[in-house]
Amino acid sequence: MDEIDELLSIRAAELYYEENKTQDEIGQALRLTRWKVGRLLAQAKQRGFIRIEILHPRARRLPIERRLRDERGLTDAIVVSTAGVQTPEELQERTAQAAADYLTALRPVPRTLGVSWGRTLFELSQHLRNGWATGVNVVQINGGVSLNRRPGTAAATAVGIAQKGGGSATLLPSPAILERLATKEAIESDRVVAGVIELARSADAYVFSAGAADHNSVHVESGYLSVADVDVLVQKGAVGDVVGRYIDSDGNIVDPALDARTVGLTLDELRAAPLAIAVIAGSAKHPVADAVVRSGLCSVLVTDEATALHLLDG
Amino acid sequence: MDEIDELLSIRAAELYYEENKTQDEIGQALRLTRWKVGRLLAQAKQRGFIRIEILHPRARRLPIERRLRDERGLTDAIVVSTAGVQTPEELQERTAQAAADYLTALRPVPRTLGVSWGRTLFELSQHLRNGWATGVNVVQINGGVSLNRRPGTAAATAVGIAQKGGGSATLLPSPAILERLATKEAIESDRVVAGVIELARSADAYVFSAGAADHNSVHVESGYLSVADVDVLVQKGAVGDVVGRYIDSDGNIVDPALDARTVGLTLDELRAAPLAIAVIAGSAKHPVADAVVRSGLCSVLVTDEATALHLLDG
DNA sequence: GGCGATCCTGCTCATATGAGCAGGCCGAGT
DNA sequence: ACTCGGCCTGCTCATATGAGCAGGATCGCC
Repeated sequence: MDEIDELLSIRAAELYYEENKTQDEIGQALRLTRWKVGRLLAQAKQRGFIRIEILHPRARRLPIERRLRDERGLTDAIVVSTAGVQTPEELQERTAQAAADYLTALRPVPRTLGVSWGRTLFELSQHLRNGWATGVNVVQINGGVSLNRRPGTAAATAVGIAQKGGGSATLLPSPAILERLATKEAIESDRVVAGVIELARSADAYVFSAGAADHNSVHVESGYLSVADVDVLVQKGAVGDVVGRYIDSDGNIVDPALDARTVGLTLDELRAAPLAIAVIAGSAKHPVADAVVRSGLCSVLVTDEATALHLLDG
Repeated sequence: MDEIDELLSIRAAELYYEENKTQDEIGQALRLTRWKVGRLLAQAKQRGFIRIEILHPRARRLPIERRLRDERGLTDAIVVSTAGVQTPEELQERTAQAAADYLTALRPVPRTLGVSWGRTLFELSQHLRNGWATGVNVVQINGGVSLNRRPGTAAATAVGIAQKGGGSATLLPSPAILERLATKEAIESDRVVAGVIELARSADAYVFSAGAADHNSVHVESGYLSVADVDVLVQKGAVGDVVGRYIDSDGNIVDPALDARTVGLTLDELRAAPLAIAVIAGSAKHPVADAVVRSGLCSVLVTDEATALHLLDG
């Protein structure tokens, strides 16, 4: 295409998309046949001169979703648009909303749903509608009785999801990470705890998020880890955590000793699950999102456009 | 439109614009009739959920041009898109290019073209193609033999426009602003200068820019005014200058004494011209652009999208 | 609870658009 | 200069889309 055609295609695009003229009218205005106009418009599109964006908090990016499925082997992918997003909070909200929508539309409806906890999952629970399901039983898949003051973590998340889904929640009455291995083993051998974990293993589907390995981590906020602990994990290659277990960029456990003191489903159990839905948003989580997807921790990913593009191209 | 329809319209838009499905296919996917899909898409457009942008340095914004013509009484308006613009220089370049295009396409071709000088006009001269016209005579409409070192001001602009248009340039051999009124009157009574000004008055069309009233002004750079002079002008209400004459936001001369020492066409002569093309770009020039348009200094305006929107809504 | 007004739905029909094809033009290679 | 191949043009035809309309649901109002 020479420059004259390029310019003509821009003029044609202006008249077509901004002035709502027909290709025939444009042809008359530019002294071209309508077929030529059609071809110019097709070329303008094909060369990327025309950008069409859907501006809406609920807008998704289907082509990117398809690429994630095809190129990353995911069963399903939900990618929310970042168009018009101003703050990271808005991004997380959109993603949580999309995850809530996904759960609501999920068929067959899971009878038992395993959930982790954290800011993203709490947001998800908030965005579910009452009656999103009828009779879903929710079970926590990792420990985390709330050491912190903030409302909404751990218990509130699972209970919220269950109540709105017309079912009940089974909480895992254990800290996320214990200080001594013996204590962890003792807790896990407790009949109630063992029963909850057994139930968690039998869930039809799992929903979880991932945390970045930084000082804002919920584990730091909740007091399970110190800032120094996180620094050490990062030093060892940690990019973030999934259900409380810190992984490196290949999805391997970074600190086996720490991992042994962490209560809940193991990552391999998650990998073996038929339906594991990861909900991950925000640029801080790009590395951990990458690790989650690469190492097959999830079969379904709900994320934002920027994160998705990072997984595909970055 | 209730929320359910809003969501459906977004889903439909995703399938239509991103997946290139037909409305019929979308209807099957969403269990709607194709007419409903068409209506949802129309509503999505109408409510502004769909944004179509033309990404190209030469792209124009025709709807804004129309509003400028209709709401501001301009004979014509050229508005370049700011989509994808990174720097103010890029904005000026796009605008100058558009002005060059406008001149090239102008019919009837002006036999005598009056031009001012400045950074924008120089850029315009650079963007004209050789042979943009055949035999256009260019005449300077305001003084400005170059006191400064930078190439491209004053003479080079007029000569460039003339040469590329297959004609010759008539320069106005005078400073822009003289220190004493008597000197200015003496210069204007010089036969050559008087002849040039007479020729300028008879031009078929004028092309000029406007300068912001700030320390980056070409008049400061060229040494005609000091930084302090500009401060005083601003104090008196100056928003910028047109052909060296400083005006307030109503388009009135700010300092009659200074104006009397300024050589070249008067603003009223410009206002009376059948074709006065103003080329103004950049956020720094929003106030002066407003003054130019409000006070009828130009019949045609070439500008950028942000400036145009400022004129219309700001 | 009955009644009318309003909005919405699904249609018919006219129009706009894209696919595909035959002919002609232009440039490259002999 | 001639021929061949590829590209571009302008067409026919099938399809997708939008306008306009009649019937029916829904809502508010009495």
